[in-house]
This record gives sequence, C-alpha cells and structure tokens, in this order.
Amino acid sequence: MLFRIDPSLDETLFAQLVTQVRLAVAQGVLQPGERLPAARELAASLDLNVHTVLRAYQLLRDDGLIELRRGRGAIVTARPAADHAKLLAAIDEVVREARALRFSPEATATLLKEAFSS
Amino acid sequence: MLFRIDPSLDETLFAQLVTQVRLAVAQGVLQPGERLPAARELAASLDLNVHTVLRAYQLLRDDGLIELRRGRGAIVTARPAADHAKLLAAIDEVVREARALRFSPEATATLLKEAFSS
DNA sequence: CATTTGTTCTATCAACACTAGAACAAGTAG
DNA sequence: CTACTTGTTCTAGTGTTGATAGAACAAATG
Repeated sequence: MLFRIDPSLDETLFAQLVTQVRLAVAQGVLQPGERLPAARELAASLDLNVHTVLRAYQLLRDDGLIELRRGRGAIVTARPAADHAKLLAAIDEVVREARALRFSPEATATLLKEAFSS
Repeated sequence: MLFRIDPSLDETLFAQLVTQVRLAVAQGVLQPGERLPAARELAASLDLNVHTVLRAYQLLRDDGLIELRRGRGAIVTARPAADHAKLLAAIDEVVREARALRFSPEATATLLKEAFSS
C-alpha cells in the first residue's frame, strides 16, 4: 500500500492519510482483513511522527473502517463502497459548473464545506 | 444586506463572510455598483474585529468581485452568475454522496480540489 | 476643512497541528 | 516463559494561524 502525504497542502497531515485510506477502502484496493503498516513503520516511511499516523488510525477506527489491536496492528474491516464512483462523478459535475462560473477551486471548496454544515 | 457569521463552524470567520458575499453576488442579490457596509460598521454589527472583515474584503477584491476605495468603501464590480443554481445543485449532490460514504467535509474538499487540477 | 474609509503596522492571545520522548499494556512469536 | 511487536496514554515543546486590539496613516468624500 502506497500513500502520499504532501505537507504543502492546506489539508492536515492526519486528514490526508485518513482520506487516502478511506478512498483505498472504498475502491477495494484495501480489502477487509488486510493489514495496514504498523504506525511506527508507516510514520518512518512517510516521514511523519508516530502520533500523527496513530491519530489517523484512531479516526479511521472511530469511523469503523479499521480495527486496532495491540501487537497485531490495523486491520481493515469495512467493505468496498459500491457507489464511490457516484461521488467522483458528482465532483466532476461540480468542477464543470464551477469552471463555467469562474469560481476558484478554493471558493468552490468553501461552498462545499458550507453545504456540509447545513 | 444581511450576513450571518457562526463562530461555532469550523470554517474561519473571514471565509464565511467571503462565501456569503460571493453567493450574494452570484445570485444578483448584490448588484454591480452596489456598496457593501463599511468594514468598521459591518464588524460592529457582526460582532467581529475590523481586521477580520477587512481580510474578507481584501480577498474579495483579489478575486475581482469588489473594488475597495478609501472614503468610499467596497463596491460590487462582478456581475451575477447566470446559472449558479446548477452549481449549488451539483454541490448538494456531492454532499449527499460524500455523507453516504462517511467522507468528511475536508476529505471531500480535498478530492474536489484534486479534481480541479486534472 | 472635518469626516469617512481603507491601509499598514505592531502586538497579544488562543487554538491546533505536529513533533518528541517516555512508560505502559496487550497481544504475537520463538 | 521470554522477547518482540504494536497500540495506548501521558507530558511537553514548537510553529502556524485565526482573531482580537490599538494606533497612525493615506486618500477620497462632503
């Protein structure tokens, strides 16, 4: 499993990791029962602090995507989402409309986040 | 013109203001030539600091939505968007799909920004 | 002229992400 | 049983950023 963390993005590091694991699970790249790298190991390979990786893992556990067990690590429990393609399609539609209105990516992202709050 | 700022949201205060002005302009609620409240005045009525309001105004100016002139204030320069409703509808669809997959607002926003770049 | 309004500056405070290190608990593997 | 792995919990420090606050200034208005 390969993850990419980009510290220059405005999304926090642990959130980037959460997003990538979530997508991998949704797409079936990570299957139920499969094991994620140990936190210390992943932290070393991504050049992150262990706590940052663990924070992502714990959020994923709170969302029911993985199970955390001492001595064993993080095991995927969630099943692939049948319709994650619909999300990607909907996002493409937003990008199309936003471009037509000359809305910047940031402005559109802001609108999206506001839509979440209501 | 009426704006609502909610400090309990995770969106920053100045970003909330930017979004609301942007939407008002897109919807034609704010017409070109129309004047926004003076920063000090709006800050008082929204219970914000002047600098917070000015930060929002300056971002809007950088995006070409308003013009800032000393002694005169903030004047709307952008024209209403023909079809902002389609954008809002598309955004709603994204929010629905993202919620179904338990994607966080931030994760979804990140996906959106990535979609913009491709 | 006085007033309005944006501009620029310094400064402080709080929250938060991230890092760091240590000790600990519970499971695994020999 | 022992050694190792791995997550859990704790304290603590650092840096960034949003927001607040106040002051002085510049330019346009009336």
